[in-house]
Amino acid sequence: MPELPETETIARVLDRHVAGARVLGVEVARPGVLREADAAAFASGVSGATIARVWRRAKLVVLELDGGAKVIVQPRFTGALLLEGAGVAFPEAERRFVRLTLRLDGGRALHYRDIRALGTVALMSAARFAEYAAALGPEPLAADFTAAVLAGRLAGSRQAVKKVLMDQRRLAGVGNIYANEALWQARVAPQRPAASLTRAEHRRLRDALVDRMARSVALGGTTFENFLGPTGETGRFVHELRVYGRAGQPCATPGCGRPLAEDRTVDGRATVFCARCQK
DNA sequence: AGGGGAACCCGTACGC
DNA sequence: TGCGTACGGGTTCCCC
Repeated sequence: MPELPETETIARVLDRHVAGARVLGVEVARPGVLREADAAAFASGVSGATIARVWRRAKLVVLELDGGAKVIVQPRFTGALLLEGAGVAFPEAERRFVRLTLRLDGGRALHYRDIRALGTVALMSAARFAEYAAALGPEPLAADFTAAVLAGRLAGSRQAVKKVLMDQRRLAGVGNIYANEALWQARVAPQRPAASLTRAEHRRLRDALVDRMARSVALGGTTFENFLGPTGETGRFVHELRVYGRAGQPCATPGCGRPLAEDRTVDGRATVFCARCQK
């Protein structure tokens, strides 16, 4: 489930491998994954272009083409960008889930693999992407993401703080895994109204978000089920998960050990927390 | 504007 | 063993 750290991992690895590569052709096996362009418009807009660089915004992989147009990949749950050729072996079991392929120079290919095919690939002009990105919230790993910025994003909402953290218009890149992990580390109950947090809690939550996501980026993200980096790497942050996927196991706070609770009262999503440590 | 719900998709788990 | 069904999960869009 690529959230900010997994998407950042994808973008970094891809940038290292395909910045400067020329797209020789495009194969669209599943037109349904495309957004903002049909298969013909996508192929004609991308074929012949050079990939200038690859970067991340929110949970989006941005393949920036020379000329300014951008291929925007939103992997959702089971999407991945997998390289093949020039010494990179493609995992053959994934072949049947390839939905779109960019043929690159040097005999290489960049495949969009998506098992459930709920992820999307869009072709946007520079202006269209600027408009789209402007609606997204601030980047939590940016140097100017302070406790005061977080407080501003949470202000005025009676919604559960966890739901607001995951709202991409409020804050970019946070999904279910890192919302659960950061709230536990900050000792804030996920069900609390967003506007009810104190200044001390804003500081703790800001620090926890930055700490957990930066640590995960350093470890190549979290592989829970289907996440793979572009050359098949799995994310090692999975070993640092303290609440996500651990309902019923003891809370890791020293001296606590209370079984972690799970409910779906926040936006119908699996929420795991310690009813003793998180207030 | 804010909030609620449906649609998108298919592997996996589970019941019979 | 095989078939049918429920489920999950982020984002978008539609409606109230």
